[in-house]
Order: sequence, then C-alpha cells, then structure tokens
Amino acid sequence: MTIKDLSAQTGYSVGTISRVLNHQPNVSDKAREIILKAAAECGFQLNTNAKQLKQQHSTSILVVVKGISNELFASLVESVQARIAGMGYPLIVDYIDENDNEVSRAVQLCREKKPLGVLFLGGNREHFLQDFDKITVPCVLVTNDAAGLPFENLSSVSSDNVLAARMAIDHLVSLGHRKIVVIGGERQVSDTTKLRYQGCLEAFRQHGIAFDEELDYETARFSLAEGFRAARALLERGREFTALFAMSDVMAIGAIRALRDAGKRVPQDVAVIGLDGLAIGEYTVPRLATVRQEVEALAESSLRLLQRNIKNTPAPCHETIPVSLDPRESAATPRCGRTKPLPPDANQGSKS
Amino acid sequence: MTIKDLSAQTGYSVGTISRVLNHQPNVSDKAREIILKAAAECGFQLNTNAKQLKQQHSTSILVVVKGISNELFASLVESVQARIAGMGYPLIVDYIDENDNEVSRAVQLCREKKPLGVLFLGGNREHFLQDFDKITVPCVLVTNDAAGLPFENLSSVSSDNVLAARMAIDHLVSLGHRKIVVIGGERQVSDTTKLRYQGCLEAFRQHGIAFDEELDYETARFSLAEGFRAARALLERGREFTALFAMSDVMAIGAIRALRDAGKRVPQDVAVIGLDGLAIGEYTVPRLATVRQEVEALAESSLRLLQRNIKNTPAPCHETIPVSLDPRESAATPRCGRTKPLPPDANQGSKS
DNA sequence: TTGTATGCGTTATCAA
DNA sequence: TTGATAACGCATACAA
Repeated sequence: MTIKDLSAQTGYSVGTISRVLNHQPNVSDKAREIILKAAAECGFQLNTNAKQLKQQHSTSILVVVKGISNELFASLVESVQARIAGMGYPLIVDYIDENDNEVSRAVQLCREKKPLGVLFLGGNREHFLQDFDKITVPCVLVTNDAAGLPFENLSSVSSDNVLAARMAIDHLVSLGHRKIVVIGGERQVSDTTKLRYQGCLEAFRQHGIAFDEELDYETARFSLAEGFRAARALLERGREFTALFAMSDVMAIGAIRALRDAGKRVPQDVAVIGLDGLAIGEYTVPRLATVRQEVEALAESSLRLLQRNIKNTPAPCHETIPVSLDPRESAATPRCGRTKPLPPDANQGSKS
Repeated sequence: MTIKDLSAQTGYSVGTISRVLNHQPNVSDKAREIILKAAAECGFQLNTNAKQLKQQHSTSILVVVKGISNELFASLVESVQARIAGMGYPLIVDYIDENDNEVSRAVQLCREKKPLGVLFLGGNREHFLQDFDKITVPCVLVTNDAAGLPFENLSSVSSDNVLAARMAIDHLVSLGHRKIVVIGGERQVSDTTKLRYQGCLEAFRQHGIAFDEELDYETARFSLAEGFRAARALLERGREFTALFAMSDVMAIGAIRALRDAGKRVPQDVAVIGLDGLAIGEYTVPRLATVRQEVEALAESSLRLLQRNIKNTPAPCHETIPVSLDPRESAATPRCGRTKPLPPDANQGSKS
C-alpha cells in the first residue's frame, strides 16, 4: 500500500495525498476528509525509508544509553519517554555496552537516522574529545558535566556530584564517624568518580579527618559484585573503619552483603551510605541510606535544553541538578555503648 | 558521500561499487581492492534508507521487550546481543510499556523495519490472538508458552513455569512448612501466573496441604512496591503463615521488607522464596532463595529457533527450558525449638 | 487548490 | 567483469 494506491482509490493525485498526510494547510477540507478516511480505512502508513531518503533527515530524537542494566538510566529513559510523548518526536533508544564508545556509536547512528538531536545517558570526556566534532546536531550529555568541552552543540545536565559526595561524608561524620572508607570508580578515568572523590576529600579536610588515599579507597566497577568484592578487599586489608561510602547504590548493597558475611552489623558496626536513590534501596535490609539523584529533574532539564537547542541555536548550557540526602537505616544513629550482639531486628534501626 | 561519489573517485560505475559493497562474487579482485580502499578512506557507509527502500526488507532482527525496568529481560537482551554479534544480523531493540500491546507494536514495526524475524520478550496470548495474523515473518515468544496458538510462524521458548512453582512450594514443604501463602499476578489475565499458580495447586494437593484460594493468595504486579504491599495485605488479613512464595524475585524482596517491618524474622518466622534468579538475590539480607530461570538457555534456544525458521520454514516449535532451585538463606532450615530472638547474624542461615 | 515531474541513494536487470 | 538505467515510495518545486 503506497500513496499511489491511495491516489487511485480517492481520485486525488499523489501530491495532494502527500500534503494531507503531512498536515499541510493548502488542501481543501473536502480532499482532506476523503483522503484521511481512505487512509484510516486501510491503516495506511507512510514508508519511513522513502520519506527519510527524500527528506535527508528524520524528526526523531536519539538516546544513547551506556549500560543496559543500569537502573538509574532505566528510570531516566522511562521519564524521558513519558515526557517526549507529548512533544511529538519519535524516540530512538540505543543501548550500548558500558565500555563502548558512546560518541562513535552516535556518529554512526546520526549518519543512519539523521535525528534532530541526541541525548547521551552517561559518557566520557575522552570519547567526546576524540569523535564529537563529527556530529553536528544539538546534543545533551546527561549525568555527566560537559562544561569546558569545546563544542558549540553540546550541553549537559548532571547532578552536583561534588556536593553529593560531600553530603554523604557529612552525614557519616554527623553520626560520629571518623574512620571512613570509600568505594568508587577509577579516579583517573571516570569523570563522575573524579568529582565525587573530590567531594569526599573536601569533606574530610573540612572535618579534619584523616584519609589515606591508597588504603582507605577501593576501586571497583559500579556493580553489585564489585561492591561486594571491594568491601571484602577493604576488610582484608585490615584497615579499621566504622563507616563506608559507596559511590553507587548497587555497590553499597554489595558492600553491605560483604560486611554481613564478615560478621559486621550494619549500621551498628559499620554504617553504609550509597549514592543514586534507586528504588531497591527502600526495600533492602537494612534500608539503604543514600544521596538521591533527581531523575525527574534530570530528564526535564535535558529535554528542555535539547528542545531549545533544536529550535534556536543558543550557546551550550551546563546545568547542575541538586541532590538530596535520604538518611535511612544503613547509616542511622548508632546505639551508644552497645557491646553485645543486638536482637535480630536491630537492622531496622531506631524504630524499636 | 554516496556511491556516486565513490564512482567518480574510483572510475568504476555505481553498479560495480554496489556489487563490491555487498560482497558479491562477480567482481575483479582489482576493482574490489580499489573500491574497498576508497570506501575505507572516507569511512563510507551505505544509506540504509535507500537500501531498504529498494530491497523492501531489512536484514535485521527485531526484539520487542515488555517493560523497561525488568531485570530478567535486561539480562536476556544482553545475552541475545552477545550471541547475535557473531551471526551478523543487526538488532533492533524496542522497549514498550509493560501494559502496552506488544503485538500491535510489532505489526507497526514490521511494516516500518521489515525485519527478518522478531523476538518477543514477554507477551500475552490475548494480544497474539487479536493481531498476530498481520505479521508474516518468523517469530519467537520468549518467556511465555505459545503452544496451542494457531499460528504457523510463531514458536516459543519458556521456562517450565508449572514445575518452577512446584519446586518452590516443594522446597518450603521440605523445610517443614504447612502454612504457605502466595503472591503472584492476576490469575485470570497473566499467562505466566496461570501456570505458576497451577504448579502451586498441584504441589499443595500432592502434599495434602490446605490452601484457601482467596485468603492465602494476594494479587500484585511484578514490582518491589507491589510485593511489599501484598505481603502487608496478607499479614493484615490475619491469616497465619510460616512461609511465603512470591512469583518473582522483586516481589519477594518487597515482601521480605514488609515482613521485617511487621517484626517477622526471615526465615525463622516466615520463610520466603522467589522465582527468577536475579543477581540481586545473591546480595540481599538474607540471601534470597529462588527458583532460577536459565537466561542463557532461554536466549540460546530462542535465537536457534528463530534462525532455523528464518532459513527454512519448518513447523512452529515450543520449547521448555528447565529451571533450578537456589535454596538460599531466606528459605533455609528453620532452627528447631527456638523461641528467643536470634543473634543478629542468624539471617545468614545454616552457616554458624 | 490541485496535478505533474524530478530526484533522494541504492539495488538489480539487462546489455555490452 | 563491467556500465547504464529503471525502479523503490515519498516530498516538493513548479505549472496549471
């Protein structure tokens, strides 16, 4: 079924058919009505290949997501999808491996799909420096800060990562902890890790807390298994600590498991705080203290920026979204002077 | 950059260029070499729109995934992606809402993308009955059983859902439990729930265990929040029980949280078992007992079937993948005769 | 307001 | 083994 068939059916020419189907104004009401009815009857749809071949660009927005099992990104995609529905752009969501180059992938997809703009969920400055000059449509990097990158068509929206880490450490300190260890990503490689690590160091300095950059830090990928491994490594290192900050919630959950396996109670022996604010943290035992990234705000800002840059072409803009502390059980007020094991429900924190 | 430009650059005609780029045999080695080099130099890529407009079909495989935040499906997609990489087909992954109609979406996408075949991750018999006749390429429904559906081009690969539920109940019974409640989906609507529920009833009957189909069952969607709510509803109902089977791991995790909030110890007061075998279950406190679905086997079989049906057109085939019990802490041997609270590490089960 | 005709980049048919 | 050329389905400039 093509517009030619529709033309034969209605008696109108393909030109008129095309105009009606593209909501152009210069068509008579009568023609519009007849053609729309005929199209609806046979469930007609324009051929996207032909359309885009002709137009040389699509009307869609591309979303490149780094990591298929990243729950934070999954929430972001959901939110973006819900918001875009009202704006009319079709969405092309492309999931790539956490370790793949998101920019070269985007370059390839831009050639193929010719989108109006692209949203990067996660990304690496290095990759942008290497390949981003090949892409010309407006882009927004979400979750990482692209300030300082020399591209006129790249904006960014990210949580305040430095502050987030500071808040996590501040919270632990306010609970009386002075011996704190940290689990996070590669400090030399991951942009996000760099910022969060900086926040940690600032907080430690401000509170006059000693922190050995080698012995009190363990590098891990952002996964349950790696959080588990990292916490065990810290324990085996023999370093004494009463609190642990993991740079992501999944790492924190893995770490809590390792601590429990080692006979440590959370939060009585070791307080644990994560970062992200994933839904699962509300349901773990103990409930996971965390610094929450505002998914809805991230999605809203990203789309607003992208839309603005698609319509006009203003200077790139780099927004920072506030974060908020969720002080839950895994880093709650420690019971004072307790030396004996607690009853089994102690993990439920201050409720008793 | 088009094949015309390449033609001008190399002196060969567009026909020869096209033949080389499509790995056709009837080209001289010299032409092949020259053209391939020129194409590589400028990073040339064929225009997919033009190609598909001409060919009337693509060479890709479509994957329709129901639910963007479904961890089981995320694992399946990862596995499928890894396997497909070696087979050469491009993958189109389309995520739709859990409640949307996957078949009508597939119909639309088939018109647009003309894939060689489609993989459904999750699906509903009703939807297939309604719309599937409009799709003509080979399809495999993964995770649900399509046996009995009157379609020549629809195969299916699913876990043995009846057995899985039986195994879960059997395990609880083997631990000495007789008062068991169940959380699952809509028994009238969800195909998967029907089978798992049937497995439960069979197990109860076999063991001579009483089960009130209204009072001992709570309907919930497959989420943390709903598992939590359902468990609380069961508690508030005043029904006594010593064990709980949740038809998914996320529900089970939500349920455990609700039980803890109500002062119940898991597994000492209430044993809990889930179904799926998600990674998170290895890290919860207590570790989650579960009946594991074999993601790798599901992915392997689905792709094998699909590929077979693309190459030949044999009769549809409906495979069942075995499941396996992971008897972890949340449903471990209960301590006998205990009445006092246990030490805090009791949740770690039989290790002490 | 409508119709006609051209070309988007590719594949495939045919002739050379 | 190669080149010329006609489609594929659509949007659009131009003519009517």
